Amino acid sequence: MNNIELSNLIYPDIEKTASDYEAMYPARNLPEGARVTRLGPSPTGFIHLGNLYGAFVDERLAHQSGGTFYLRIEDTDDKRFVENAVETIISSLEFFGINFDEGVTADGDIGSYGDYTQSHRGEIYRTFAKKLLAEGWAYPCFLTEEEISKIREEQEALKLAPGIYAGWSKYRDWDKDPEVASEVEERIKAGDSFVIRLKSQGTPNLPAEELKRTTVVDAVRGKLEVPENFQDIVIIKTTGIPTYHFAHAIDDHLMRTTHVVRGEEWLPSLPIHVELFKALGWETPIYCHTAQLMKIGEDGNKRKLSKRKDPELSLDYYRSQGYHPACVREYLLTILNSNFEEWRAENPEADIDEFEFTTEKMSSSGALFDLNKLNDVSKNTLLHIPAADIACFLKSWSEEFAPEYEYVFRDMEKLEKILDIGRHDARPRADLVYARQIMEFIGYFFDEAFEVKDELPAEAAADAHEILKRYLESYDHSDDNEVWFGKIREMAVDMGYAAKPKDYKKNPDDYKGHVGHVSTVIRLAIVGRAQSPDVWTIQQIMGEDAVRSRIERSL
RNA sequence: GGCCCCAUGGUCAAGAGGUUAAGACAUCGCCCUUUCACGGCGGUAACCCGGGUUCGAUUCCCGGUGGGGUCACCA
Repeated sequence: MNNIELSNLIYPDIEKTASDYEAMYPARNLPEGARVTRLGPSPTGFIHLGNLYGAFVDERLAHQSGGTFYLRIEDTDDKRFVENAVETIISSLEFFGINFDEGVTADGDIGSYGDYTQSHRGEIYRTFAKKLLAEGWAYPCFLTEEEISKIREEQEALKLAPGIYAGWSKYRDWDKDPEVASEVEERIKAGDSFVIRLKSQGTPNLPAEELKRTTVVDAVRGKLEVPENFQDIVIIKTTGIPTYHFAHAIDDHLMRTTHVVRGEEWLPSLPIHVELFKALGWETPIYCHTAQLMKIGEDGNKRKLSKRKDPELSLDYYRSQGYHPACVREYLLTILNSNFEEWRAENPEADIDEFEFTTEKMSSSGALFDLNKLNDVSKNTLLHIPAADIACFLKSWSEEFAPEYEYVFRDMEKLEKILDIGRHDARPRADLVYARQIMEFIGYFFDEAFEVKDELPAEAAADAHEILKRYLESYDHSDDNEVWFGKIREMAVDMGYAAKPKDYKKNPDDYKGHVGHVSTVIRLAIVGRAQSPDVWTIQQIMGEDAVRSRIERSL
């Protein structure tokens, strides 16, 4: 039995050939320099900030160059499948402005390079496995779990690299031994289960300095001296399904991906991929190994984001907190490209997509997620979003995540005015960060949420009743801001308070306090807290009746 | 443990063979101000260590240390 006979024995009904598929999926007809990228999630449905971070790179690279960004579902591990995961992935990403041109969608595949779900591509993988088999680049392996762990033990005892590779498996060289050859033939015919392994050409266990290396230029990290692989890795599992490595090589080649963006945790398997592409006779795509987003672990050290341990970094967390997608995008870009902040400072009004994203400006060391920074970025980003849009955003957020705030949205016009307070001044206020915080911040406008939270200032506590009484008597809703505050000042002076804080500071013994203390009493009655935007503006939005009833209930 | 990646203030980071080593966030103080926010001014705070190359290294090279990742029929 020779290699070709073996390949026919294993895959008797594979009739297409590699070149049939090459013809089916020709080079893409795209403008010069256009990039083709992809996102290949496994269908667990769970996406965290780190995934979005990577997806953003793919999206920018493709769309900035007039290329294509597609979604491929990598479901070669059936244990990972979660119901509705694909829909969740698509909608989560869409929410944050990541849109695909091609691939799996909620309504089926789009594009002519599919199928885009790996579990539907069995025949393609088998075709190429058959090709490798026929060329002697692969072999069937019948090693059991027990045999493999026994091999590992021996290797460990000899301080050799663990794994299946030259010298450790009789199946690798089945054709050199007639006995093994007939065993293989019989067992295949008998329907025994087996995997297909790559027959690596690498030399095992060379000392570091003798290792053969190939240079791979990574778009993020620059030159990488990749050592030669020598492991006979599994390419087709017992189930007939390919491993990630094999599916990656075939799919990214056949789907004509130009740039493979993935986390740096893939760097150690790069040697495998290099050899696989060589075995298949293809050029590797350009790799972009991004640094992982990190977080501080319980031990105080940085560690990579984990699905299980870090639910607060799940995208849903940010959605439920009510971070605006534009803010998250803005934040991600500040950590993704070191020159983005500078660009933003120079182009405060420009659309984020006008920024020219480059892989070279990506950091190769892992960034720590920084909530402070996200909040700061959010504040400034919201400043550029019209109040009406923010109001709509908040409403749909509330409907999905916080229906208890329903009362906030009964009067959208009023809400817009509330959100717009101080935002159009020469020095605009930056009070709004994320939905939950905003609900808290504007709560005093609504009787449902109003409560007095802060203490009266000590300087004016004794006069509080008197202050409010006189305020109510003199209150004229049509006063402008200046007249209104003039009255307060007048009242303050009349009651023994300094007209200006400075006067009080200079001669504290001459006064009970200053006008600020008096106005704090009023502020407390109206908004329930010592800190808020301009009270006059708040009153104008609340309306006269509400103002009077707030004062009255504090009397 | 083997292999791989990474290393500038608390965080994100710019940077060049010779710089007073940017900037942003956070933090502290002052100013503005009826409070807050905004804004302004200022402060604290960093090139992991050791060799080598060099007139000179934080920058280049080597070694160490530290951190991360990876060693599956998971991706």
